[in-house]
Amino acid sequence: MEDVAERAGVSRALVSLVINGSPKVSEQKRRRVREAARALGYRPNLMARSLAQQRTRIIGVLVNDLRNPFFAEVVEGIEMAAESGEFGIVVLNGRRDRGRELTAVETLVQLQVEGLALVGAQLDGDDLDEITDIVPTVVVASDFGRPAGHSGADVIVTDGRRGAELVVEHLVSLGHERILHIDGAGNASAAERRQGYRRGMEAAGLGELVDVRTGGDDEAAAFAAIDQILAEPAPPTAVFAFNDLLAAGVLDRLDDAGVAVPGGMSLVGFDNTFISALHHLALTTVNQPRLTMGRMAVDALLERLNDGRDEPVRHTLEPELVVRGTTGPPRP
Amino acid sequence: MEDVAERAGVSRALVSLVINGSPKVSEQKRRRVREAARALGYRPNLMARSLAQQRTRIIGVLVNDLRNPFFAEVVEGIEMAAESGEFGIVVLNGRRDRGRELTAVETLVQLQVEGLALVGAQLDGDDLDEITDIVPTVVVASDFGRPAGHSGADVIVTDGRRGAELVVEHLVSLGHERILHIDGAGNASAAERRQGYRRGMEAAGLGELVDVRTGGDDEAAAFAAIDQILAEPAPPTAVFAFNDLLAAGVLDRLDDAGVAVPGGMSLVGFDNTFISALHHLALTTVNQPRLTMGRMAVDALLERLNDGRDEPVRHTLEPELVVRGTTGPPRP
DNA sequence: CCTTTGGATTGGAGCGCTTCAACACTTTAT
DNA sequence: ATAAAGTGTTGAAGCGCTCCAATCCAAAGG
Repeated sequence: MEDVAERAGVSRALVSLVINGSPKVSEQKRRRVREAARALGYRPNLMARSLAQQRTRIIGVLVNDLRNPFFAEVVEGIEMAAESGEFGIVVLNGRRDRGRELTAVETLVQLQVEGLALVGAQLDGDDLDEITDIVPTVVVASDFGRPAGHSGADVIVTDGRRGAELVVEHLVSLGHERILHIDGAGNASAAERRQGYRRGMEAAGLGELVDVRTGGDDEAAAFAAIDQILAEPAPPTAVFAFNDLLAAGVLDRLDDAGVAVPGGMSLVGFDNTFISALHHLALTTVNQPRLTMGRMAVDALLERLNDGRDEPVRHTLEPELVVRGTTGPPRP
Repeated sequence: MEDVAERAGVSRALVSLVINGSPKVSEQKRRRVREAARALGYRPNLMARSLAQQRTRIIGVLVNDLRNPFFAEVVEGIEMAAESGEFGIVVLNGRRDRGRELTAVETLVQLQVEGLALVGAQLDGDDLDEITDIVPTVVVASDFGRPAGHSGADVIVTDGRRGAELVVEHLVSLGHERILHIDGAGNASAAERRQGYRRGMEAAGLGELVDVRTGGDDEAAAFAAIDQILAEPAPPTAVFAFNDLLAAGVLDRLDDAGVAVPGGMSLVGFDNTFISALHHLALTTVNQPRLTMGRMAVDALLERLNDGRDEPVRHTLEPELVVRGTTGPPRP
């Protein structure tokens, strides 16, 4: 910067003004500074700038698992919204490990991010309380079960309970009774969907038949559960999997076992990722508006950052059942 | 930091030493500083630290499209390798837009990243030359067609030409002759695979039948091409798609049109993403070792950063044909 | 002609940290 | 006893930038 100033025959302060597009710089000097900067290949140092400015204009994003297309799309939504709010984002990947999530958040805080978006994070409520004291935080696509307003974080979720109920209702309306749920294990949204499943079953008078198996959040996690189920004397007629990835795993396994879908077994996923839309899967699933969720997350942060809101908000989006080809009447 | 120093009754310099784990600090003071830091909830400011230290220990990653599982996994490989090399990464998403890629690179450079990994980037050779002057750069999973050593960037690729040849050889061995290629349009690896396809066809004496259609890099990009193909008088007996996503789109469309796969048409993808492995697709494809590619990319950067290498290297990995269920003998 | 006004420009302090030379205090060697 | 050689600790400069108050200058007003 020093060099640019010298070459343009002005002070460092003026170079700074030009770079930041200040209106009160004469056209002539502006040109000379611009030219000198280009000639020298000058690039402002963002670290120094942030330090001096006492702000970074960065939103930190912690994402549970980048390989899951669902999360990847939420992140895209966040990125797009951040961009139009003049913020950059830094994405860190928790890779499904709570410990890694914790250090990632620490890194982001030290990076001085102005806001934090936790996408599908597995952190617990106490972790969260600590974080919200430090930086405005929004939790997306997962929930920490705190009563609204307890933790200081904003929450953007699709109603997983309702989504699961929709699934059960759909299956019941087709005539199913033995509906089994392979859950998301410790996953952040797993509890909600389990609960929705239970309620749905009970509402249909099927409380006795509630059956939840431990799954996970990717294809492989389904294998053990489904193998076991098929070995049992009275297998269910329908399986509701925690998410699309898991459902795809189930589908594979059913295929291996020669079970037709939906003829021999109905199957439902969750998230409505592009995978479920592939015709060869044609997975019945529940849609979550991912881009919207990302946008709302950023909006929530910006309200705090720009408008000074300091009451936590909670936006619950409506899930939507997407009926495709993996559900049908139960086998006789 | 000031406060911590005061509370612990030491100088700021000593606090710095403690935080950075310097060995020459007495056990007693170390404890007092640690305690004061905890009591005050002190967190070092990464920006200030980087500024003072003149290094960031950050590798910048520019990725073509986060939604493509192939890229997401390469990024995971990079992340894991960076972690064990004591580097952090910052991921920016180009979202398939060259302009956005350019500004993203600019941002990363201004962030003072110590190395840059371009994953599937669409930048051209001139862009690249400019970048490599500034920061050690490795290009992953795409190629700029420069003779090795011309541009200063390291390159980690799977041999797309060879991969495409493998595909053609496989199809030819099954008896196919009218093999069509739906390409990746302007995508970074598209040219290579096109070329491999051509060579493969020529090597098999099928040069006359070379037929390349414009595609893209996701499901939707396939629709126009496949619709047109099916409307023609003599459709091919096999389609080789630029990548798995595109192939999935083709599959959908064939399904719509009532064309059986592989009975009525054989289909091959590229990348061996988890999508192709789903039994219901069972897509024949070409594997690229994504995690390895990510690791090698980081290794290349670390060699420059730590060992001072300054000659560009180029690692070409061997592709591997993965035969699944979408290829078979041509229809009569 | 001198003062006022307002826009353009600049010097310098400060952002939170690291680092290095210098200092203070022990311990060991002479 | 004194010098030499550690150990631990610190003051202050400096990283590259921003931003405020102060200064400069030209045009306008009296």
